[in-house]
Amino acid sequence: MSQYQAVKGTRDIFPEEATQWKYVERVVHTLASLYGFSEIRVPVFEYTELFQRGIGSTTDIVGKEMFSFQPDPKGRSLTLRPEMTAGVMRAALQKNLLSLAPVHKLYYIGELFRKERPQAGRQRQFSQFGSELIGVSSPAAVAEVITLMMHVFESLGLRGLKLRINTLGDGADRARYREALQAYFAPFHEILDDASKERLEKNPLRILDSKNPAMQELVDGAPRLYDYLNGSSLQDFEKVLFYLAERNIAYDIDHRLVRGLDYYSHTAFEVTSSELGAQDAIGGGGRYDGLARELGSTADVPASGFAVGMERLLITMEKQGLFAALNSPGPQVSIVLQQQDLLDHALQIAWRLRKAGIKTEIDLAARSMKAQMREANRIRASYALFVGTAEYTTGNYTLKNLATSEQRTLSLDAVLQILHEPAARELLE
RNA sequence: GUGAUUGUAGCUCAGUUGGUUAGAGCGCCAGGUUGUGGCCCUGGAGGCCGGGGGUUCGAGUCCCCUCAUUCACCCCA
Repeated sequence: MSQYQAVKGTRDIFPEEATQWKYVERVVHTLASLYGFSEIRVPVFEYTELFQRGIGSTTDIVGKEMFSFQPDPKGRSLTLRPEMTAGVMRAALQKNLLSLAPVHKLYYIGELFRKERPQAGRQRQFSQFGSELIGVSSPAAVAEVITLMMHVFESLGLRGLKLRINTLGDGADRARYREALQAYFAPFHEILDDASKERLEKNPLRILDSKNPAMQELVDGAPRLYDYLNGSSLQDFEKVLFYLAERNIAYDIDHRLVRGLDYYSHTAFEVTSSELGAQDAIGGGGRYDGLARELGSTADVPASGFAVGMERLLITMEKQGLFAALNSPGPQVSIVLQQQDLLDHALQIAWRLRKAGIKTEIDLAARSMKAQMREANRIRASYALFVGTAEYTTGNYTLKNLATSEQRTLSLDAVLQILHEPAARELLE
């Protein structure tokens, strides 16, 4: 084992896997554009306060999962972004985007950092793609965002995903509900686990999605937020569901779904994959009308968005065999050297082929012809081009079709022609 | 941060109640084919058995510590 290894919770993506990433990213770019979203790229680190204000200081992300640092002892604390939304909203406000147009539809693909203990489907550096629809607060906007997300999943061929959806109501709804919850749980204070006791104080809603089975019974008897919604909150939610139904997007209403970040209001949703183990959320999002004000905006800037975990998406796709057809093409021609003193000549030929747009491979490791041929075979080259003393003196080269094993000795111009024009390949037959 | 799990060749793993020079398959290199791949045969290289300490005549095997891995909890994508 080498002395150094990748830092805990980080990993390397080698070429084979990188082609999978590129494939997914291309689909994301294409579909986001289809829905009218434009790409935004924001810095990897921000002032720490941005996340404290934006995500909420009671959340675990801010409380214990941020990679923060202080480059200058007198300077402000910085933090590697643990999520995207706060940064994107900050950028939108900073540039005063809404003064240019009332609605902005942005999407991103990028790396995030959270100092958690790694496990299946969870790393300290991970990637998300997502979108933010900024400027309008309506059921249609959330539905738009959910639809794009589901469209990406469908387009990639994913099966068996579950969309769960809930509404958190508006601020007033939640305030009333919060009191009701606290009143309900208070008598059971002794029974609550430590985490839930703390949540009872800070954010009682989050007791609802506790995984502790001991809490489950209690939670089952708890009042439902749904019953505390005012008329317009209710209507809003039903309209979202209407849009989903119209688009044949299947969903389950889950009254216990409470997103972990403080900035959500009204619709919240989450998509889970059964291929993933304990960390089964592949994507999620919702509406966050309050975020902008939290970040200092004097005006309301309503918004909705989703985020999808790239790694979790890739794991699911791998398990469902969705990369099977995704093999990158080998080189058109692989040059095979007879002896090393011809290397310079062979390199010159390789250069000419490449300048002519022909994907060419040549062995630089001074290996035997047999090894070079094996390599050509391994990387699925279409042709082998032999360079030996005979070729060097006559200027005619032997081109071998590796699929049919047929070969022929030709001038370099003829070789170029065959490799360049598929129609001319019959010369070989 | 807590719990459990696993660390033996590049990879996947064997290694019996502690007992000679630690094995296999795949991969890699070479030869069989003195200018030619995929199949086959033969040979070769490659291991401080994660690290440190201890028990013992003797430790890959037992004990302790440590580092790392993986899975789970918390929480999240």
